[in-house]
Amino acid sequence: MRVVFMGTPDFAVETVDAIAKAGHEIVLVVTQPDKPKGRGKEISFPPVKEWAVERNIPVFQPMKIREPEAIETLKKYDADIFVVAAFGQILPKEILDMPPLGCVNVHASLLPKYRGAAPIQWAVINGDKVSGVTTMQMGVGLDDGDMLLKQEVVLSEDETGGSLFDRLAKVGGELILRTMEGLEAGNIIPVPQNEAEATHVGMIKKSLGQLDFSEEAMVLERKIRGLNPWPSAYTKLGNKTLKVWWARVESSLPDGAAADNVESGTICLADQSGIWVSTGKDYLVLEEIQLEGKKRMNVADFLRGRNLDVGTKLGE
RNA sequence: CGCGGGGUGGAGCAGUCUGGAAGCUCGCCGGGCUCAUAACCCGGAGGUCAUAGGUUCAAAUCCUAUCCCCGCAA
Repeated sequence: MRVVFMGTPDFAVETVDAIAKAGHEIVLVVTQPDKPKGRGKEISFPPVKEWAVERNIPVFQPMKIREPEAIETLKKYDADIFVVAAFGQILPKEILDMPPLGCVNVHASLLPKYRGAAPIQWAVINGDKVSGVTTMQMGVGLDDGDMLLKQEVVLSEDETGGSLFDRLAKVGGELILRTMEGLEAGNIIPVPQNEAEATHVGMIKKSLGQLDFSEEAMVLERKIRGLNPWPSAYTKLGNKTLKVWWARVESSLPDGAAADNVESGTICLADQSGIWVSTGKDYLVLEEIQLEGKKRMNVADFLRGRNLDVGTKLGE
């Protein structure tokens, strides 16, 4: 098939790569404009563009895909299907109606749950047992098109946003191939989404990673995993940012180390077993952390070069 | 030229302002104590102080340039 692919981040690379390896012809890659990135504000390509450039595939980066010139450009490629994965722009009806097999989207959740921008992290943050990938025939709304195929993925106990991202990206690549085959053969029956069950998740903001120790330790721990590796959970140690990369939940201090009625966010114990912080319920034991300007390290290493007094309060 | 922190034995750090013998907490090796130990005692190995120049009687420390790591911002 002649495929126009639209996508931007790493998740999308997995999808387009699977399509290409299956023998389909990627005639054009549409992705977001280059942006300054990183420490030196250097211009960098979106991951999908990197992928396309390596293979000498034409790249199109419109500021707004719904501009008339952009739509004209898309028409020229005469594709059988548009595949969209984490593109970042809404497609107007004129584009949706363009290819014979329509515009198919790969979405990293079990729709209609988690429509929107950051379904992967939220699945981990909310402590879901199962997530997955859904392909759908795109509609004019946000992730509300008729569903084509669905593949479930079971979350592990130590699932992180990053690990689930990788797994779903891989599944997405497989699922889009099956979807394309099915569409070509005409044996997929689109299923409308149940609007009553639809939920939406917005983009992940960095501030979401700020740990509020008045919450339950279990909630905090899930948030830490969901936001690992990006944008990561954090708190404050003195006036510096302290990122928390890994933590576990404990219901009580070892050896009855007394610490009743301490304020949330107080360090109750700090040794090789971790940094025990009181929370709204149970203790959050930090295991891998990173102080501003430093590398991430496990707590044992951290404590070798720096003392943490019991009673110190995190988060201001 | 976006802002800022940092590069010191295997790990994490102090020392740099106020140049003048390379330290700390661990780890590692050997020995001892012990029923035993990740505990304790004794001894030991291991570092071109990121790199290249410069100033000086003397540089981890001051000056200049470069490389690398990291936080923020985008």
